[in-house]
Amino acid sequence: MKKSVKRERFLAVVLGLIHKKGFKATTVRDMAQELNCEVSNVYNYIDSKQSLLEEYLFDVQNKFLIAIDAILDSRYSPDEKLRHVISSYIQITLKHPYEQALLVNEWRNLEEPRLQEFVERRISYESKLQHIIRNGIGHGQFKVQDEELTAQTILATLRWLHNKHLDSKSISNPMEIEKQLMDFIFTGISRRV
Amino acid sequence: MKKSVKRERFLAVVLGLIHKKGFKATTVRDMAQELNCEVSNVYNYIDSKQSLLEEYLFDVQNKFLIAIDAILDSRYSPDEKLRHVISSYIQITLKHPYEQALLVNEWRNLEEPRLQEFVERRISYESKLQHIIRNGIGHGQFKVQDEELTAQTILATLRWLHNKHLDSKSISNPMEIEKQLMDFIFTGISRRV
DNA sequence: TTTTTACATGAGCAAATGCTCATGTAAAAA
DNA sequence: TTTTTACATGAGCATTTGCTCATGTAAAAA
Repeated sequence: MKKSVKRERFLAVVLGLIHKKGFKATTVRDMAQELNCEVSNVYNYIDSKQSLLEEYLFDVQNKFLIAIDAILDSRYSPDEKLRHVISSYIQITLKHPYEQALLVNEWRNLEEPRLQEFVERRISYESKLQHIIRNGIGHGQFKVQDEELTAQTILATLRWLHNKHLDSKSISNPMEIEKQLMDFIFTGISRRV
Repeated sequence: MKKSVKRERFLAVVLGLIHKKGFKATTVRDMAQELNCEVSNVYNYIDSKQSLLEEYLFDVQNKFLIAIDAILDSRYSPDEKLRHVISSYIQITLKHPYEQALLVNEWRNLEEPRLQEFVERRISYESKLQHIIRNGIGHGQFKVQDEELTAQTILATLRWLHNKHLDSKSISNPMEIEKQLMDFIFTGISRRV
């Protein structure tokens, strides 16, 4: 749909509502109330509640896919590739925290056939990450054994980040967050003895 | 509410439904259909849809709180305490994957005042974990700086586990999973040089 | 045997929910 | 200036949803 200042404000308000209450629990009447307008006016901004979800979900997902594809195409070592993937993940999350929250929390509310499409694309992303890890193991850079478990664990480590930016008011330094998460993933929490 | 064989089956079916579609999206009619019975019969098993959610959520949350309290009371070192917390987390998750999925995905659907109560108890759990980490830093066992970020990251690392048990059919060895996650959290993925 | 308990049905209500339509106005584009 | 576009209203319709009630039956407890 088209863009404008008012539409931007509308979308910001709605994203906030959905993040707080959940997609299903956020009714069109809730949106109208938050915007101080009538229900019917909401439909000047969206085609349907479902399409709103779809647009956002595939939009953010695309950002992640584009990022990992570019990195996969590069000639960095697996270790460096992984660092770039993590970095891009954090950048996208901190730049679009509400959209990322939507991605993590609300994808189940997609309807077929878009749901299947979404899951396939997510699996595609995960496979690419696993590929990097497998190469890293081959190069002797990573000491892990199970690349699937490792990929899932790394993603889980990153997936909560949007909350940091949203729930707490502590707007921390993105560079500092990136460094700490990178340290955690690569060397853990134990002091070396 | 009372227990029985039939009720056990009922709850299992409903938990599966909610895990697949989400709490809000799972209607009482969905439950009835899955059970091949009439809608009204569902209310022989539950008082209301809300109370079902509440009971499960506080029930699982309690398991986690009881576990961390026992560990906090012990005289293990911070490093060992943290290992026990992680271990207990994994045990509970693998023993009750559906309930854990509910805890992670559906707590937003609680209504006040139970929602606030739930969040307070979760914060209590997180604070206890932070306390262990702070002590570990003091003892020179952990090299991290920010105990809040570290606590959140560790929890995130564990929070996805229920999917491993539910979505994929690969029923892996719990001991092996625990070892790999423990390694990840304490020493990361990089091979030491 | 009687009585209580657990499980089951079907009709149906009140509220909530997503969405449409006909209509109107203020601002921007032509 | 005219016309199109973006934003707004209010009435209201068709479904969906959570839940109740009156009633019934099979099994377990008394």
